[in-house]
Amino acid sequence: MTDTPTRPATSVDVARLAGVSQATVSYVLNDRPGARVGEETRRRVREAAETLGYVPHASARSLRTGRSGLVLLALSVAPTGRLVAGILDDLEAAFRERGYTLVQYGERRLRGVTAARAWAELRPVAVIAETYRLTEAAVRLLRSSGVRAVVGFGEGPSPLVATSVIDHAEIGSLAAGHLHDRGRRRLAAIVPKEEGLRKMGLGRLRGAERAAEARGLTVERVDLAFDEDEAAAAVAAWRSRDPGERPDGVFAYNDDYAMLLMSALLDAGVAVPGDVALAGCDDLPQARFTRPRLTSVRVESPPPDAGLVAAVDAAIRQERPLNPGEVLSRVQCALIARDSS
Amino acid sequence: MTDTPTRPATSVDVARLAGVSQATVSYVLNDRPGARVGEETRRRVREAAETLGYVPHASARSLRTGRSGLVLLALSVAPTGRLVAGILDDLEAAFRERGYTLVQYGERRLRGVTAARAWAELRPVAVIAETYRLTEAAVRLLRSSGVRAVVGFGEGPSPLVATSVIDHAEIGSLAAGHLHDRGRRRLAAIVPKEEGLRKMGLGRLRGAERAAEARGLTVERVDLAFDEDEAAAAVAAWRSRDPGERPDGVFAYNDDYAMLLMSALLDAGVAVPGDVALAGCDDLPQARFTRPRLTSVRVESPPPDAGLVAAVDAAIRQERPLNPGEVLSRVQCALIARDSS
DNA sequence: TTGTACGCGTTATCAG
DNA sequence: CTGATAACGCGTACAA
Repeated sequence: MTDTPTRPATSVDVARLAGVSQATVSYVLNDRPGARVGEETRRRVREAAETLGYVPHASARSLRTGRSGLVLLALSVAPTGRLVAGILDDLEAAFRERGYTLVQYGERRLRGVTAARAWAELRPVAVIAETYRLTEAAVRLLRSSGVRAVVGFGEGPSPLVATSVIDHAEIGSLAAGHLHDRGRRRLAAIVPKEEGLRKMGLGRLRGAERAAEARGLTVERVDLAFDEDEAAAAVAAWRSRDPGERPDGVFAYNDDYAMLLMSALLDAGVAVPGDVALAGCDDLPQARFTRPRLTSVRVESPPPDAGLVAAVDAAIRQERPLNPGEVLSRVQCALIARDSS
Repeated sequence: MTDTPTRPATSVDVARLAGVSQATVSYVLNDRPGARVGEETRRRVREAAETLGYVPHASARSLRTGRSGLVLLALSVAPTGRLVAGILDDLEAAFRERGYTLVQYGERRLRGVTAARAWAELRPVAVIAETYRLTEAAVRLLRSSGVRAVVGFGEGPSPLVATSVIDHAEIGSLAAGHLHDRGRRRLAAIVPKEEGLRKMGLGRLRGAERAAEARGLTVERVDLAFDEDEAAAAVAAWRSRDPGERPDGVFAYNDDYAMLLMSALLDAGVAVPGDVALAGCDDLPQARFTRPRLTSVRVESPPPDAGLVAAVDAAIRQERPLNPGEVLSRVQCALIARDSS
């Protein structure tokens, strides 16, 4: 009864116990169609693997085959929130079905090439990362380290990589169009001051502007931090204007900002939607708990995000390369009208 | 000018370009203290690595050294929400500082041993997973595949593994104590009907009961799904009782449920906090946007979660084993009193 | 039908 | 101070 700290079992151990060669173990466990192995032998191998608790060594396999089977998802979950969290499960299942292993790699603190280097060390077959992180140098590094598919996520099309796009402009456009439909004529759109959100805010603003322009209106840009005092100040600033100059329809970037703004408006005695109609984005569960209930643009990915996964898979097996600039999948938007507008 | 699809550069390539042996490259790039290499040679090696875009191959290294440096975090982000998202960054930075690579592995759909097998294939040095997933079989499999540190996360201490604990009882206790301090005597606690939340809900209920008992009170258990109609029904049920039998202080499990309940109460004309005081948990940003503002128990991990990381590190380098049952770190709770109580 | 031998990229040992 | 060489665990062509 040796009490060695039981080194993990290798395929050689399995072979020894089953009384066959290591190659046979490999044939049986991956059941290669080419190799014909006796039924009895297979059973013995399987049994031996079972009793030893054998688990193949992913590193060794990837070193031998030259493919890690790793799909690296490098998204910062926190800010993106709900949307990404929901997508994750589906994405994981879809990749797993095709034999890949989806792994998430935060590293929000590493920038640019440094992050890319960290990713590249794992030799993933694919990297899916927020588009803004995929600088030219980063993409070059990934490509040269053997990554077969580099996909941007979140922002608009990029000239560097294929992307899965959230069309922020459409979100803004949907919201602005809705506010106009509800009879609002003096529109405003919040742009968050927070770095990392601002870019998306500008995209949404641009969409709102386009929709407004098509209807002969303009959109007032309001930069706002996620802070109660700032919100109160913004509301006070509006109230100090002539009534005819105050916005009467506000797209608040997202539901969080919309709720912030709604509380500031109600505190100041501004009626919602009477004086100001409000629309957010994300369709948070909490959006239904405000009074009035919050109108919101719901953003959701196409079911198992099949387009993306299939395209990545094809690129990995080098059937069809991913073209820079290509849009692999587009997140869907829909306006959920409630009482705040 | 060959146009080969540039195979990733290996350390041999670097050696060739620098005109040294491959071993020297290894010495220089990892600067091993033992080996003395000339300054000029080091420079040449570094330069060669740079121009080739050399990135070490993690699989090869881990195969050779027997250590992957991978710390696997197997948490389902979505349900745990905000708390975990915040912790993640700190955890990642802390592990990185010590030379590990934190990687997140969702796989929420795989159960028990199947999930453990998938994790084990990557030969991580440590696995941090929700405690309920770490069954005896799973832990055995992980241990036998060489994982040096297995840590449970989220629920109370486990007899199988060391854990990082969120003390749900304390959360309930804090909330109930606070409600009592505010003069409430007929307490109730929400227990979510959702599978996966219920267990935590029961833990929080138990804590509330303990605190109540110490003050000569009891706590009414209210099972509730996250649904507006159910909330309205619960409120209606309360209102149909004698006034002296209605709860006047409710701990609503978390802020989401508290907001749900608050909207149902206000819809029914029940004053908050006049008739019913309300407390949630998580201190969501949105908790400050309700009127009245929501009292909440804030839950946060000790700064960079130093205890956990240090203990895991020590276990990995086999300095101090992790004892089953041991509590490595305990999430901190604090009550944030606002207007709803 | 099964076993042998080799190589993937790294690191560590040991001889020069 | 530097350069061969072996070994890590696995997959597969080829020999038996």
